[in-house]
Amino acid sequence: MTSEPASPPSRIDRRKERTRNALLQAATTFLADGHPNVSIQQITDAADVGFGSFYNHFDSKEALFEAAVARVLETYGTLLEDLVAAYDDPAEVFAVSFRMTGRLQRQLPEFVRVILNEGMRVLIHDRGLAPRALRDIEAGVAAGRFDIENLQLALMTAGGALLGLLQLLETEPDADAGALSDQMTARLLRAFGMSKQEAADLCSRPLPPQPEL
Amino acid sequence: MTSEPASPPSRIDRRKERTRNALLQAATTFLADGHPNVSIQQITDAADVGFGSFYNHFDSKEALFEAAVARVLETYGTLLEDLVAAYDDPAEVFAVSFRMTGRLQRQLPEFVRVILNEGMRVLIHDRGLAPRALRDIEAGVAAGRFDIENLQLALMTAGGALLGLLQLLETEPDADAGALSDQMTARLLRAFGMSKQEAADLCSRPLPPQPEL
DNA sequence: ATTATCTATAGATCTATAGATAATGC
DNA sequence: ATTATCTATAGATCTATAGATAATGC
Repeated sequence: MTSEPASPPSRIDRRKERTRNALLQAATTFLADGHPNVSIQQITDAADVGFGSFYNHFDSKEALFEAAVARVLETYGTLLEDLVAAYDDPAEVFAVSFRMTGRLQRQLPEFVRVILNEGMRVLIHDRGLAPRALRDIEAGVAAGRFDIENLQLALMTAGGALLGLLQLLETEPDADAGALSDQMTARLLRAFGMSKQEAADLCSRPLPPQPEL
Repeated sequence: MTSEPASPPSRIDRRKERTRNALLQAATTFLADGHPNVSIQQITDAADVGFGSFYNHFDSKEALFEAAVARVLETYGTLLEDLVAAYDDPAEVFAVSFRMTGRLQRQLPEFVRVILNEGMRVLIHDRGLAPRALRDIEAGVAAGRFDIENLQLALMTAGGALLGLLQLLETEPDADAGALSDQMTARLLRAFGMSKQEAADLCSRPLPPQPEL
């Protein structure tokens, strides 16, 4: 699948990468702030990059924004994946993912704002959160931990509620992100058929440490 | 609060209203299709209205789009409000609102697409769905029907899941909207502390007829 | 010598307004 | 006579590209 025999990136490759990253970062900031209508000129200014360089990296503003969203989703998704890699019980994988997603909002508020501006589309995006969440729910059903008849519906329930949690945390910067995340996770586990007690137990287990960024 | 002693709308007033509505309708269609970047020219063309007339009604494209979203939210909100006016039990008001919102997607798919493109913002918008949902949940708690510690969190759970349901129905045009709406409603009632049996009962009660549009 | 970046600009597009036209009121 | 609508356009803005410059490779 990889294109070339992977000669180590040259200085010139690294410079190219820096420019590309500066453009992606500028686009991410504009997306997070809800300004997807800025001109290419404003983007290159914010990235401190010559205007013409833009076209060395992207065909259009839309292509840049799409890449920026994909990068955010992929980053968030793999971060979560690493956090839960060590857990065995699928229900706990689901619970830890959910509890940590809310907590990560405090570490990556800009990424979360991009996700919120992307809205419901993230739930049908083939990168990032949706496919991983679907896989986790599926495993929970297979292990007999969740009582679910329609996987897609369960995904939309959990995913929609998760976005709601992120919106709440964004709106209330002083709220206790951990407590709110745990409360909502427990509610969802009950929606998926667990008892109040069982859900509360699962949501008071120790969590992995916050990841380094 | 009303501005004038309300002389009956003249023919000229009605013409003005028609133009304004044509602009709002065109904007709604573009918003539903996910094209908020069209030019004013394209909007007036779609509305079959002279370009200059735009400025008789709105100061900018943003003002038009804002008004279009507000109209969609207000329409959807009052429609639901009328549907549940006759119910006494707050839990049933919540359940019927939720079950009918999903069903309404099949009647008003364009409005729902506007809502989906608006994304999480509808949950913090002071018109439309959010304040009514909050009021219904509050009443359910006051009546001892819901076991909820944080109203805002419950609103975000229900509202987020509702948007997820609408997204699923939009993505799957052939799915059974009624069945999916009822299933998700039952899950949320369980998340709010009801037993599986109690939730299922509440979600199999008769519904009001689909509203005329 | 090669390649990415930068500057400058032509041409397209878009907004806001001025002035003409058409519809309504009296 | 009044008022909303329409047409036409000036000026601003934006995109895409051409050509010059700077950085790196050999």
